[in-house]
Amino acid sequence: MKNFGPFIRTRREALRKDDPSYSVRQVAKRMGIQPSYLSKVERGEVAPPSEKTTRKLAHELKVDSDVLLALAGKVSSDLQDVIRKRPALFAELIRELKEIPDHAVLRLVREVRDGEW
Amino acid sequence: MKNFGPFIRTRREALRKDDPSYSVRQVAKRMGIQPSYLSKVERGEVAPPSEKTTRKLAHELKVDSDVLLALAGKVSSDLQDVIRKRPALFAELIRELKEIPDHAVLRLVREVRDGEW
DNA sequence: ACAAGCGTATACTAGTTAGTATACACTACC
DNA sequence: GGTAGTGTATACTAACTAGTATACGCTTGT
Repeated sequence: MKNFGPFIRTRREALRKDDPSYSVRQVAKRMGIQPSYLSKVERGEVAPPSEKTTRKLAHELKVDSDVLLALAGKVSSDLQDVIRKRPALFAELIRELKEIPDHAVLRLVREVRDGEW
Repeated sequence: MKNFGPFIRTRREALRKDDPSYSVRQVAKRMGIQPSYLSKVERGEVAPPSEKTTRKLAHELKVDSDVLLALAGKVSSDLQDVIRKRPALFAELIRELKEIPDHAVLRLVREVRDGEW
């Protein structure tokens, strides 16, 4: 995605208002990557990082990793694993749900969770 | 996946019993790839092909492309698109369904399809 | 004046992906 | 005994991924 960089920059700067340890350098250090790389990522000068690095970033910035991965144009590999185990079944379900509004999908989620299966 | 190669080899040979045009060379030609490459793929000497090529192969061998992509260790990009548009929602749903038996998931599919939403 | 910290410009790269191109050896046909 | 078709061995590669390493210029507190 193209919004990935701006999103994390904004988020990091928001956190920084209350905590000066959210500088590019210090976040990068905690993540174990180069500050120059994080800088480039934030400015969209390079593509979003790998799933692993994106996950670290999500943790650092306290955002949902599925959401951040989505912004990075990826889908969490553990979700992919679930789908790959029953491809026809999940492909059908997901395509069926493509246009279904959020609240209806959520109803399904609850139905499954509370369900008597 | 490691079964990808053997699977397509077996499938191609099955088709070939009724139709001699399912040789490595001819299938590769119809797909627009090198026969030597298809041969290597079938023997698992190289990793499964790209999504695009896997899709052509699925079409050629008349198998479900979602299933073949799964064997190739991939998830169709159009499904990924659906998930990426509502990552939190779909992540939750899919994790919830991880252990749910097929028939129960299928019931959901039908519920959605016939549903009064 | 200078060290500490900041963001970033620049240069480089090991490893992977997804193949191509060509040539070789074998079998079957007529 | 050539030729048509088969599968495969071998050699190569352009583009991409996911970064590292270093150095530069700016600001701020002491």
